Amino acid sequence: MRSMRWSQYFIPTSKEVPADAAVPSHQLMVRAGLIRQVVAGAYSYLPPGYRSLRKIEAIVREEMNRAGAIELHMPAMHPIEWWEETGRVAAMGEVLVRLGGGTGDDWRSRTVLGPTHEEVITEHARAYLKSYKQLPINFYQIQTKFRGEARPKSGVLRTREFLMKDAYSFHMTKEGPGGLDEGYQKMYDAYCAIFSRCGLPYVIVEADSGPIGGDASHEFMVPTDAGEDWLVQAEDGKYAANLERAEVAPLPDLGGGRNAAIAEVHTPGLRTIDEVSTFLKCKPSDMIKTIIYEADGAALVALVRGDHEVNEGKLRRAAGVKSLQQADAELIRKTTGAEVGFAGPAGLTARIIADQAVTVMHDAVTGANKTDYHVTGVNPGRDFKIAESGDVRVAVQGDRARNGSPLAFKKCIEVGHVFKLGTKYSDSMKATCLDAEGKPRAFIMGCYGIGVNRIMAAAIESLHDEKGIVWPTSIAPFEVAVIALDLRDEQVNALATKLHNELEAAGVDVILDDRDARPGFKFNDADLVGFPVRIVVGKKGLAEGLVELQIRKTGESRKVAPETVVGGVGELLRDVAL
RNA sequence: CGGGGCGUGGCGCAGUCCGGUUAGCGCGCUUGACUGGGGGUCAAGAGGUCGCAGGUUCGAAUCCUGUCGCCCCGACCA
Repeated sequence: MRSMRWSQYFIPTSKEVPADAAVPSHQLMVRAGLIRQVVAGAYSYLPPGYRSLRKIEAIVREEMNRAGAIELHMPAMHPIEWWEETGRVAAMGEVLVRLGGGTGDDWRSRTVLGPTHEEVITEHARAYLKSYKQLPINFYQIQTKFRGEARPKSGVLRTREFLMKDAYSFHMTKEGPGGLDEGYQKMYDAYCAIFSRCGLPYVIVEADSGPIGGDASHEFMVPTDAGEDWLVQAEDGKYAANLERAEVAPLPDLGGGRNAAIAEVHTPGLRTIDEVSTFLKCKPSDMIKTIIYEADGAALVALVRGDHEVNEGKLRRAAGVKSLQQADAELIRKTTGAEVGFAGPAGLTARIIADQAVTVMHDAVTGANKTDYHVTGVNPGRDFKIAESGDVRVAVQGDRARNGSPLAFKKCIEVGHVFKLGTKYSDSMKATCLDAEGKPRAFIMGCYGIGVNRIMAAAIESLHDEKGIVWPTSIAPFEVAVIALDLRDEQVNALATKLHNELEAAGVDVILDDRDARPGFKFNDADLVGFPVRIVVGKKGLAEGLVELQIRKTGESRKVAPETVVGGVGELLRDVAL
């Protein structure tokens, strides 16, 4: 075993904060010498960064294997034909990276770089899985993905090229032994084990499974300001969801209002909630926002309070429609009889779904369905009928969960996603196998993703301090740094080397800082790179026959006899582990 | 894709408005001396097609036109 000496290794630390890095994980990963950007959205992992990445991979692999998943490896290059089969060439648009550049009919033009691997794995299932006796089965890989993200950002948190652990399970049934539900639960449990072992403070939320998705989906989120998603959590800890999904308790009817008579007001050119509420000197929450959608080809009217936003996912589910998009100007004119900006619920013949919060409003202001006019004194039930109502808005600060517990909002980053796909891909790719009756049936599938690079960045985001990275031991580039303070001192040098060698022999992942630099420089570097345990061998300590042992996370430090170091470190690593 | 900002040695920046010697400064790097428990000191060095391409001019990092790249906000995101 070759000893690991800093002077002969490569950890290009830097005192300077990179100008292009806005979030802590990005700044620290660059400063600690873990990564270097190559182009927007693609990074090299330098030696210490790659060590960490490999450790994360190893944990993922172990837990996936333990859960019964089988590892394989698929290429990044896919034939576009398979993507055409599932209709995702159009669905993914620019996100799908194509080689292109040829005549349009050559191999380059027919090759894409995989952003995910449902198509490839489903083709393989179609080719090989012919009997229900081969099921259930779960294939996974850790592989590079390519996505033409419009805007890569936040260092390694959002990139165009990244490492993903993706798993795909195949089942004959949804329920029962060997069914999708069971396979899904196994992955769910494996994910908990993976993120726990990686030391991440994660939260599991219900996610919106999207317009064509299956019926269940959970996301594994790590709270951090650098995140792009919103996590909504009940204070009692009993409910957590993605903002896209978060359900809210009905608002109470506070009464109030004078049951004023409905009155038309001239509001020339005033279309937005802001414009109208300012002009009429009312609050946005006194207004009813009337939004016209085109749902499965017909007009659908959604009503929300002026200070609320429609949640299109909730609306789609409430309406029971497949497609939902904001109506164009022509459909709006046809539906309301007015220009865009003056819609109101009264007198409309189209289907109307009101948010619950609208049902408890009094003397509201809304559009008159007449260009340049609004109406005041509108009372739901009296002035327009509410045939359908429900929770169709985006949760906001101040809302409560259905059980009444107040909701808190936190930014977070998604590190994992488990998804019940159903037969979406097996249907479109005609992937079937024979059931016990000898009848061909489409595979019922699940898919399960983990962003490997994101685990590293999310850990740094959520655990760093002002001095640098604070690694969870399990994914630190090195577990222990032995720092020799004065190399010209033979005793110091000899003892530091001895401790390093003994630790290494004991199976500890250790690096010896043997650089000829001043103590402060080496301490600061150690804090920046974030080794969980630091052992300092110096003349002063040695005079008392002691070395210093310090824990990065707590800063706690103790002086110990050199003979006790190996045993002591072993214990510490177990303690610090999570 | 809309809005904003920035491209000058490995890193962080000044110089650009108002064109004019060999393009500066700090960090880092090399060599030497000193120093040695929280990012040392001194001395001597190496390192730059000023993103790229055209143009204006006696003369361009600086002015004009175009173009590419990177970052931030927004839109988008299986």
